[in-house]
Amino acid sequence: MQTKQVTKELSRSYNRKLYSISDLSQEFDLTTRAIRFYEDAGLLTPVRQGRNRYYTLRERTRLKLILHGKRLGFTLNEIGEMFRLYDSKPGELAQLRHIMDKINEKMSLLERQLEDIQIVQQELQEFRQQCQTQLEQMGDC
Amino acid sequence: MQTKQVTKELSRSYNRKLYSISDLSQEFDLTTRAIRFYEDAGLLTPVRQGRNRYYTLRERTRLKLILHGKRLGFTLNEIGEMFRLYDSKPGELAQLRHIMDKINEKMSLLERQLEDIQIVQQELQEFRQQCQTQLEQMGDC
DNA sequence: TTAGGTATTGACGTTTACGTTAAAGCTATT
DNA sequence: AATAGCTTTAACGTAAACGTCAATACCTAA
Repeated sequence: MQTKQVTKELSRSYNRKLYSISDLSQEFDLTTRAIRFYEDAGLLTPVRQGRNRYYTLRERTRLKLILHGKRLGFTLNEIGEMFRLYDSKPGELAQLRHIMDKINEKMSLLERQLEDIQIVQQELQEFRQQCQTQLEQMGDC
Repeated sequence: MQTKQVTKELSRSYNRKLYSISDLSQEFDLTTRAIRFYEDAGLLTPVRQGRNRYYTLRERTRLKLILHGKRLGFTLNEIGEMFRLYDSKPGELAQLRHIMDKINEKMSLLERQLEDIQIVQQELQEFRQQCQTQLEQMGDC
């Protein structure tokens, strides 16, 4: 009861919503182990209530982005790099330029992935077409 | 010299062009170890001239597809699955249906990756925009 | 014929991204 | 008070995709 009170307080001070680790694991179909691992990798920074972790909306959003990145084949390190870009205060002009460079770099990577997708899609479509005509011919028998 | 002769013969019987393992490793910026590893995984089947491997145009094409697949985050097993689809003789109707199902499955995967790319691209573009305005403001100082 | 360059076959090492117990602490309920 | 259910830390295990020797073979140019 004591704990629940404090958690409520916490929740109030963090923009109303807090998620437990199992909330997130269920919502995104991950193990809690994976989520803690992302924390070890520096990708998530949950609030602590005693020993327990609580995740804000911001952390939830980050988790979503992690999953998007993973499906694109980015490593956790690369995803972390993007986050660090996002978090970095562009205080100095030089740093700002550097950040822009990095972003453009990531963007070209994505462009290349788009090309890759189109190539593989085309391969598959051609083959599917072959299968289709095969099917139709067999229908004649 | 003897060997070179035989290799020439080989080359003639395989559609004119044969590549050595280092040819391919240089062209695609891979180690020879990697290429051999793809063979162990069943993704490449080079011709043997004695102990040496020689790659036909078909193998080269497969290597290209492997790299496209890898950049999309597919595992070598998944890539192998696609190849096996491609190679399978759709002799029976049931099998043909199964192949079509698999293809459609891969296609939906690619669609989801397209969505992921768009989402991450949008994130990056927003952030780049922020950087841009920052830069312009600093230009005023 | 001998040194140099390239290829091959093991075999063990490494990194990434978790999985899998294990031991222990809250907390609610019976 | 004891059980069940969720959480934590810690530590070892594992599969994928190669890297990195080491030993050996082959061929070529000097």
